[in-house]
Amino acid sequence: MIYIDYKDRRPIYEQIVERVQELIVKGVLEPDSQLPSVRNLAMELSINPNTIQRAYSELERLGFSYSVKGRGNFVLFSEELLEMKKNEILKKAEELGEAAKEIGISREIFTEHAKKAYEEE
Amino acid sequence: MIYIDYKDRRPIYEQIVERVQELIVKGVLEPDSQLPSVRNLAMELSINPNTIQRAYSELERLGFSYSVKGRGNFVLFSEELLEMKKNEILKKAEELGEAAKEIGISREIFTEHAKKAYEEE
Amino acid sequence: MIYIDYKDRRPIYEQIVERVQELIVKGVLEPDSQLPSVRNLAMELSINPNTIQRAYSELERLGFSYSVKGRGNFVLFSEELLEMKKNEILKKAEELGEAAKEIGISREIFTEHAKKAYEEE
Amino acid sequence: MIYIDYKDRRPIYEQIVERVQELIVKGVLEPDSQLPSVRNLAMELSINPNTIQRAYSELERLGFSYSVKGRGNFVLFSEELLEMKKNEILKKAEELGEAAKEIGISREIFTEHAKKAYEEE
DNA sequence: GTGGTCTAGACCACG
DNA sequence: GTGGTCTAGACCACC
Repeated sequence: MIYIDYKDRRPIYEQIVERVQELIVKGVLEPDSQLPSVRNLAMELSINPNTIQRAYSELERLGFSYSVKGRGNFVLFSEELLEMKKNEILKKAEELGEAAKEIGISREIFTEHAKKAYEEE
Repeated sequence: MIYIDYKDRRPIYEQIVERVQELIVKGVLEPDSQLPSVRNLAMELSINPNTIQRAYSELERLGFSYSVKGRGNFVLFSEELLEMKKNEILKKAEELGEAAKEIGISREIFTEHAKKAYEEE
Repeated sequence: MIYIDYKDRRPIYEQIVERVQELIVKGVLEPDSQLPSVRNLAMELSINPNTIQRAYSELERLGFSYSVKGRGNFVLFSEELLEMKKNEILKKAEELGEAAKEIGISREIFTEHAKKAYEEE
Repeated sequence: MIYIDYKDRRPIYEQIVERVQELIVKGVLEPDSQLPSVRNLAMELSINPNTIQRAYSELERLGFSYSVKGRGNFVLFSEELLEMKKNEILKKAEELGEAAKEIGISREIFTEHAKKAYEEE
């Protein structure tokens, strides 16, 4: 469920943070369920445990998980976080719309592409 | 017209590249018009001339400008480049739409925000 | 009366130690009264008995309890301990006052907040 | 100006974070002034550069500094941050006052100690 | 020169 | 077994 794209220019730990966030907000990872242990995930992805550690710390800082020494890392989800994530996306949509307008893309073309995902069955 | 945000995490040269591209595709900088000289811009922004040089090289590589030895750098604009930029934005719009759908944002809410820029007069 | 906060970053045994100390100095747990048995408390809090054991050992080491083999752990209270706890708090108050002064908080504002608990009825 | 206390149980990076915050809120380190470079400070304190790196990242995250690749880390201070720090201290003062009251320290004794720093000339 | 990321390997505290 | 911290050393991008 968690993977790394080495062609991606972003640091590995950041990719993991984003991926786990995704799994949480989509409900794939349920609240209070346990995340893979630092060492296991490191082995599975063949990367250094420190890198996973860093990703998990970041997730905890952002409010997506909490860690208990000697037990593991656990999913911590709240409606507020979901709301926050939604707002992030909507804000990006507005900015993108503005950029589209400024570069000369017609309203019709833009909304058509934006809605695409919703049209597919 | 060109500025640097030191709190932006992206490298300075990249910020400049993006900013100039923006000015070109929006038509603020006209084809064949001259870009600020490396030295002048460096002084104006109080940064190292090497950094400007790098940004200009990048712009040339991307096809947004050309340099004439001993004279300076000039805007090079083509329909293809504009088309490319437009497609970039439309692709982002599609991806954003998909993310919105997956996180549970309704089609109405999403398109409303996406269209926002077009509604304002 | 004893609870665990898993989001608290301190180890569980330390939380228990502190909590029991609090109950003792406040007089809720009376001298020579019996503490919950290791097994019972472990079950009640659904944690490992070893963790309770460690907390009780720590309390004994600090002079807040004594254990009788085959009978259990009992509250051991003395004036000196209370005095020690009081001095701890007063020392913290002095340090806090110094920090407040250095950061630029006025004497009035600081004492007003410090006295707050005493003003309420 | 920055030192480590190896007897302190807290991690080194955390001690550094706190120490630098202190220097900033007290005005010793001025806004936009440069912090010691990661490598220099590491050498000076004879610890690993990674540890300094982590402390600086934390400071940036907390809003006390910003880093510019290839240039260094710089102090970033705002009134809000100072206000936040003051409120932290006042909140601690209130909690301490409550604890003092509950353990049976008289109001007079407590305020006397709390005010101590302000009385000295 | 600067910061940022990553690996490898160690040690500690906790349960 | 778990997470947390630290060291040593490397490599990269940026200025």
